[in-house]
Amino acid sequence: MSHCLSPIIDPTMPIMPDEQLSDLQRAIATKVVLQPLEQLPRFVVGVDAAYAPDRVGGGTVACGAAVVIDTSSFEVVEQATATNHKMLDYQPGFLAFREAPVLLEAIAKLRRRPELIVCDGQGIAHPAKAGLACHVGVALDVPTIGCAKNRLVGEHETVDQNRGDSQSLQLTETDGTSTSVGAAVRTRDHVKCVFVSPGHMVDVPTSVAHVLALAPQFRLPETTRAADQLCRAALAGHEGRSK
DNA sequence: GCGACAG
DNA sequence: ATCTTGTCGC
Repeated sequence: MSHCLSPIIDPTMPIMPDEQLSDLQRAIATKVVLQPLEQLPRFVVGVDAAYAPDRVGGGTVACGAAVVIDTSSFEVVEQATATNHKMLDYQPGFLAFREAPVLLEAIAKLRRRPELIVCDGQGIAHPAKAGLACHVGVALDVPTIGCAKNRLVGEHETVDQNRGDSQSLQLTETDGTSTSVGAAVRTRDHVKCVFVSPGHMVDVPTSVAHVLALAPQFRLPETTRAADQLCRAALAGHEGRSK
């Protein structure tokens, strides 16, 4: 019954040591493909998750949402949700193991096959270059972009205050060399930047361009906003009961 | 020992 | 992420 659709990790599996999880992330990073995605697809998927205490089990309930946005109108044309109860605790650098399973389940319920997925978190702007967006992209072999509200790793120069301004996120490797893993992007004048990085089958420049196109009015992409709204509503619907 | 630290 | 009211501003 509770089969997990995630080829990455089963949320019900026994606790795995951080070292082993890091190995998995390095393996995923190996599969990430960085290449331009010149055209923004007409339909873009947004995913996000919300959490709440589980009144019955005493643990935590996670609700994941996947929405399909028509970029010609920014309307939601399709949506799906999924929930699970046993997930790992949040640890910086390991978000994907907690969040990806329920997101993949929600995505699997969509009728259409995603052409591009925008995730609420990092892509390769990650200690092992395998953030949430990479996990999702590699698992489905679909282009993904990570658009996070906060920085995890990497440094950047001061970003000018107008929409469209950006600075590359530079990550210093263990060998001392520096690599661009993403960008701090201003999607609204005088408003805090978002942190954009490729998840899979996109590159930094096209990721930035697409996030800007998807966030014409607010700080966050419409995909993220719609998914956030949906998973919160769905979570509320799952409250007061369990199983 | 003291910070930093996606959601 | 989640806990939480009012409040300043367009």
